[in-house]
Amino acid sequence: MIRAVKGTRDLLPPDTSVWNYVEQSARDLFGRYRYQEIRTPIFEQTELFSRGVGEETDIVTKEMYTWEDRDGSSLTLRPENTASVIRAFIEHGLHQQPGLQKLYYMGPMFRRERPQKGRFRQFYQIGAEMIGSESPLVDGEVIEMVVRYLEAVGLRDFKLLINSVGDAESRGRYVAALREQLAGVKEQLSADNQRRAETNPLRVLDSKDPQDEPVITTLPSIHEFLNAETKEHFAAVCAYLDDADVSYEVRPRLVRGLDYYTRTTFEIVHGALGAQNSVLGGGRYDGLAESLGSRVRAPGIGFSIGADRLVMSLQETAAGTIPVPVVDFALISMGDAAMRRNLALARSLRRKGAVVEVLFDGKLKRALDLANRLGARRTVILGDDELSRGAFMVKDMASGEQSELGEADVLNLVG
RNA sequence: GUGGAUGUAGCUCAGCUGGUAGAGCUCCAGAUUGUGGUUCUGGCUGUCGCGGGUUCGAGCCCCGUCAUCCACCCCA
Repeated sequence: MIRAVKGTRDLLPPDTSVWNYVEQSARDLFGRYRYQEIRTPIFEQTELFSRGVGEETDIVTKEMYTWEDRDGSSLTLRPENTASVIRAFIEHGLHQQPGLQKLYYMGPMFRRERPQKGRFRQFYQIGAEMIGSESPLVDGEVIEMVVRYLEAVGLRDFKLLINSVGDAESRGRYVAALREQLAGVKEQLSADNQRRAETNPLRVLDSKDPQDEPVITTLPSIHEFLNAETKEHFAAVCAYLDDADVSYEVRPRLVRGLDYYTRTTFEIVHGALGAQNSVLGGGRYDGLAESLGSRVRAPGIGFSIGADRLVMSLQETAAGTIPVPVVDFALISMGDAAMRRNLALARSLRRKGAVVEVLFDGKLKRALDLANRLGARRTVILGDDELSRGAFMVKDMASGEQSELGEADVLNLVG
């Protein structure tokens, strides 16, 4: 048997209706902030990600789907979408458009990791980027928007974590200090963290290994290294959120795995997700455009929501708010003449906006059974008796009551 | 890449200390001819993940392998 490859999956009804709901809600809400959709290719030149995401990141070093194309160029399935959006921004000179560029996207991303709860090799992100301003108010609005979005789709009990990872200068000093201090206590660290202490000291900060806890608590906070400007920027973001009544927790140890983040970073976690409890992550990336070769500065901030994880959380915590598909009319015909008449009725009903299921096969009893299981609100039963009177037998499936109506009266039931 | 758990009908699972497979749901047909949601009757579906081994005999034991899930790593 041919099966979906490891880490990929089929999204089937009724789950797909939740996906549609989540995606449509994003379009609606982001639109109110004047975001517009951008669609970039699913694959790009490998260099885009190695330069954008970071040569040394796990994503680039071991998780990308990369292959050599027939002409010898190296191509990669996108592991994330921010780099592509910035690439498109540069390529099409979007900085010349009036105002800030506010772009949202949704679609599949690919990372070759070991699958587990909430983690897939093909997964879906809904994200947004606001490019062209360094104002902390922009950070605040982006974060507020995504919080409002989660509220709008009915997610509850999520927690917003924010931090500032500093600009290049202050972060450089911080990393150097961490590296130095960790070198002194290396023996006390777990094996994983001994390695990270050298390769990526920031990662030591959010280690889950209890063995490392004593050392971690002695480490300085990034906030001690932030320069005045960065500190002020972060304070302004927090002030925005306070004004907006968005609750958050400052987590000085929150670091992110993509190299391009500067200053504000944030994450939203939810308890229903198991170990992979992050529903979305995001942050500011003031230097990304330049590192991709842009001659114009294009500071920006964005986030991406793990749609798989959002859907999962909604299904575990807010099942009642997820709309279920309805069938307004199920049409049952006895005989060919009745079927033709019903098909015409179906056309009229659908023109008026009703959801109509024509039952093509089976006896009356079986058809009613099926209509019932499909959740039909009403069934129309049509046989020779009704035909001869030019009427339809309309049955209310909840009450069981039925009455014979002319076509106009049937159509009037819509809405 | 590392570790743990699990793999029995379409789905959820049972199967005692080894004696060649079961339940519920689903699906199909029926309970006098045009009436569902309850009930009843009957029926279909399995190389017990795959390959080896031990044994008179293995779904149950051993080895290998694959897959899935969970966790680590990392992230969405």
